[in-house]
Amino acid sequence: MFFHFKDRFPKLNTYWDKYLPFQKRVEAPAKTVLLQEGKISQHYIFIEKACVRTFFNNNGDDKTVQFFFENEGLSSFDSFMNSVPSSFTIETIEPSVIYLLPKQYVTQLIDELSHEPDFAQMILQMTSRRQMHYINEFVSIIRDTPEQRYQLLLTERPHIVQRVPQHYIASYLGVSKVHLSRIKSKLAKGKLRF
Amino acid sequence: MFFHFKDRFPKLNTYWDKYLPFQKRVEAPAKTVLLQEGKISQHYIFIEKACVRTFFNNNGDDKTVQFFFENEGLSSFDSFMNSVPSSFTIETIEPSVIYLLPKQYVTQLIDELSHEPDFAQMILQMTSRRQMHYINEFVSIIRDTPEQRYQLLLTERPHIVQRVPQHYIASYLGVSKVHLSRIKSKLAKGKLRF
DNA sequence: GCCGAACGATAACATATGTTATCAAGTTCA
DNA sequence: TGAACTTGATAACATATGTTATCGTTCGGC
Repeated sequence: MFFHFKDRFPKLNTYWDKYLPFQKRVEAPAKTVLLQEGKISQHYIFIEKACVRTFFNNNGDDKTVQFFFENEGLSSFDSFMNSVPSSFTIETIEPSVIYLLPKQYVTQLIDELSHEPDFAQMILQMTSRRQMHYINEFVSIIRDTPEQRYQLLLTERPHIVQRVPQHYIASYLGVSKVHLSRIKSKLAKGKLRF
Repeated sequence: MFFHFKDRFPKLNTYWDKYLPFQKRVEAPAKTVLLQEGKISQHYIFIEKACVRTFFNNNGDDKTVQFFFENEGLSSFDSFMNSVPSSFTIETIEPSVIYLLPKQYVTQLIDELSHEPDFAQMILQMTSRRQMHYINEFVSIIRDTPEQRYQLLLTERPHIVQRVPQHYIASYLGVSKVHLSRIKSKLAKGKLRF
């Protein structure tokens, strides 16, 4: 969350350095639950090595919301900030190396940063990006067909297609795994034409 | 955006009072474009009386993203904050009374507020809410059928169904207006059973 | 090496949704 | 008032997508 802004707001750099040591390194196998839907988020998560997904359960059916990779940080934002039960589960897809920063330190860090005028700018930048991300996802769903969305994944975020099992991608695209298989098959046939 | 937080952070109240006079009152008929897709947002918009929608154009086809009503404020956030072309058009649905606060004052206001430790907290609250809103919309689309989404509108935001023409609601739900008509018809028949 | 689980493709059928066209009622405005 | 526009319903047909089931492959653990 915050550590990505190292060097972009140099005045704040000392804060990052001060809190990095409080992170706890964890090695976890694939399919490890880092935060269970319904529980209150207690850590900020930073990914050193892995692929992670967030999803929620709907009538026994997983709905994948987002994927995260190396050098990305995440939390169940609402749960973390407002101490409410998380709407999502966070789970590793691959064997992983992650760092956990307990909430108390994040809270403390935010309190300290509140006195820095640059902090407000940083938050505005950070949150406007997250917001744009979610708006873009939203827009993509109501504008594009699942086939178009899959092609966008292929061209713009190919690492997802390469590393993530297909049924997770299907649930992310909002279609059944059977239909995603059909889409792939159709695209493959299209490429074969000459 | 900010004025909703009056009294929630009392230390910041004087700032709101100081900038309110810079707002410009505007009366506009229905279907007035307040911000054109592709243009850079120059004002923060506050709605005194009206129903407003944001949408984008996709191959000549409107896709409605969100509705706003009395006492709500909005801007094309990314465009406003980062001075990039807006992805959305903002348009009145009804004859309206709105207030426009020019961007320069908002920027100035933010600069002043940056020195207030409470401001960071306010932004975190504000943005976590917006973020939750978009996440919820996102989740609703991938979890619920259009019929379920329409029923949610009926029960949780009936004012939208009452005041907004049906084809806008259809484009918001992500279905054709014909299909929304079918959904309504189906629900009506369901209610008639005994 | 074996076995079960995870993964992915495909078929067959049912349902949901889009597209186009037509009709009717209400509204606006000259 | 009359014409044009907006709104909404409905029918008929085409297409997209879900569901269920089956099959083959791969992969990790024992």
